[in-house]
Amino acid sequence: MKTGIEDLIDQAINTLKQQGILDAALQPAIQVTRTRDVAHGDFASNIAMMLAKPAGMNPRQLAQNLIDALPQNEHVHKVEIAGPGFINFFIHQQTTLDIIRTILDRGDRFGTSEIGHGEKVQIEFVSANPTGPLHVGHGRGAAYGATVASLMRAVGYDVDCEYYVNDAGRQMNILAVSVWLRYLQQLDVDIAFPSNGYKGDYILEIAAELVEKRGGVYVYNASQVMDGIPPDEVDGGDKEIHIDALIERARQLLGEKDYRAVFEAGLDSILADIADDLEEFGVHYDIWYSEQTLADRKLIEKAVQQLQDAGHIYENKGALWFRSTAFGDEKDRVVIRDNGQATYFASDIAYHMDKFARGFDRVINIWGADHHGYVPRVKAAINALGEDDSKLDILLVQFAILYRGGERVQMSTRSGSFVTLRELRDEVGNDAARFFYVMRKCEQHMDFDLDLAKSQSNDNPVYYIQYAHARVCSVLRQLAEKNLSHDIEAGNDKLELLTESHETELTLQLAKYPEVVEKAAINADPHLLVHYLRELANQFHTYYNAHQFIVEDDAIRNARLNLISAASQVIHNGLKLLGVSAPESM
RNA sequence: GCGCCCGUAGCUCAGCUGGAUAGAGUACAGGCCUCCGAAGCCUGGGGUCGGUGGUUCAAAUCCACUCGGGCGCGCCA
Repeated sequence: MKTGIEDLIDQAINTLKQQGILDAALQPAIQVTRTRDVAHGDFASNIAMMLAKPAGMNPRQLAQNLIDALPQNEHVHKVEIAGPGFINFFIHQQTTLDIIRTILDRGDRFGTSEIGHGEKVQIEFVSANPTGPLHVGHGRGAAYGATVASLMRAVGYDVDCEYYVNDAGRQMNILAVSVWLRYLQQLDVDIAFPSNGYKGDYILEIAAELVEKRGGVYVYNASQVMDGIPPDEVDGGDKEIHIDALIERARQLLGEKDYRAVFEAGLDSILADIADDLEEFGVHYDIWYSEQTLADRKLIEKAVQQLQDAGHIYENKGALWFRSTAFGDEKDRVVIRDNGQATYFASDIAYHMDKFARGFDRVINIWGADHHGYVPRVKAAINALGEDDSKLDILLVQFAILYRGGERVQMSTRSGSFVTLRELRDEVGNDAARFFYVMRKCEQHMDFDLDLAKSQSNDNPVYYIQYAHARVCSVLRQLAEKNLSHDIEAGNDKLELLTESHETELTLQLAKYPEVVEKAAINADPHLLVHYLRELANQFHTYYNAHQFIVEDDAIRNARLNLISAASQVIHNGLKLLGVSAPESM
């Protein structure tokens, strides 16, 4: 309907151009919005005010000219000029009510569209280091990414979800050593655990598993492990130097094969845990992309070489630098260190090069906001490689700030003091967790009150929406008990009986749903859908309290049951996009 | 110091690609179950949209400056 009105205005403008009233060169962006006040009709356009200046006319006069030039349309029953020059459109009641029929016809498909034209989109999100279980901070990125993916699929994009597994690099070696040292401790080797190691309980479990499967094959005595290792922080040394030395020692003693086995015991166990966690959370990935394979496939060398060939690399102090300042970055960045190792950034350049090589029309990265300083250099690299950086969107998600008992919860992965996503899910349920995470726009800092989220109180907005759905189901169940029927076809033929103001408002809200989904998808703003559903639920509850649906009059009953069925269908569809269930009773 | 994000009702937040009297939840004060589920509904009070200046017919929305809060500025990942 909205685009239909835009077309009407466009035709009117063309008519005025032919009449010489408007300059033929004008290319106005036609804006049509739904009105907030029913007195202003259903839709309004500010086009006359936008064009008043270039046309050299006063807006109300121009609005009148436009109205005179508007083609007739069967759905529009009245057009008015209002205020400083708004053009208000009033839609026939029957046209509005027809949306109910449409919703019931389309069912689960209502709200989907093809505006994405099957464009291939890749969304990469979470991509947490596999050094421990996901915590509640990752949960927000997971819920947000999965919801954006659903929304985009709903409007016709071909979306792939990807998790970039950082399975190379120093953190993973620290993990391997952490596992090994816990393993040794469990086999009674008297050894201190490094202050910089991963201290979480999950390391103990991985070590125990290793003991069970491989027995003592990785055992060395304390002096073999510790002799000559520089002191840890607690002994007045440097924790970084200490743990790096331990990594080297582990490699020497175990040899590459056994070291790799310990390393993979840690990696595989944690990655499997993350994958299960996400799957249970309703977050599905199409691809798990290993950072290690970039090196294995020589893609990092290739990327650096390509930058070098293009003249964007120079050498300084034994390292290779990418001249990212030539592409708007603050400073140049090292890609190959003086010790010959590639930096994380070099891997990331190769990774993005490969994303583009895989033929996506659009690439979306969802990062924690603490990585925002990283954006310019990645965009710089993409430009330097001759790709179009407008195909890459980097969306930054602020971490949720947790509160427990009114106090902020401090979290650190390394020290093991964090709330895991799994704990959160167990306590508040997947529905509430998914819903809470996308309730706020992503760049907004979010206060996540654990006590509130855990409490099964009616403060929880997800219940409110689910309750509306369950209430409709309950009404439909009541029918049988009262020996009354619901005839959808008969109801569709009597929609004009829905004349109560509550019915009109609820119907209008239902008609907005496809527009909300579209806007939420295009802007990657799931919270728009959340707010919409809350409003819809509110209008349903209001209607419910004001009128009876199960009435003796067959025509009114069927029409009303069609309306509330349509409402529950839209709630069901909307919740599904959010990854939240729509229970039939609760 | 430089860069990015955020300052809207007591609290948590919408509204921000400029549009008609600034919204919701919560909290607070009242009212509504012989009636389809009260996890609900209705009514009410509550605001210098952080501040100042600018652009515009029109600014919470755009621009500049400024004050507050968060984050980032490694040959870490």
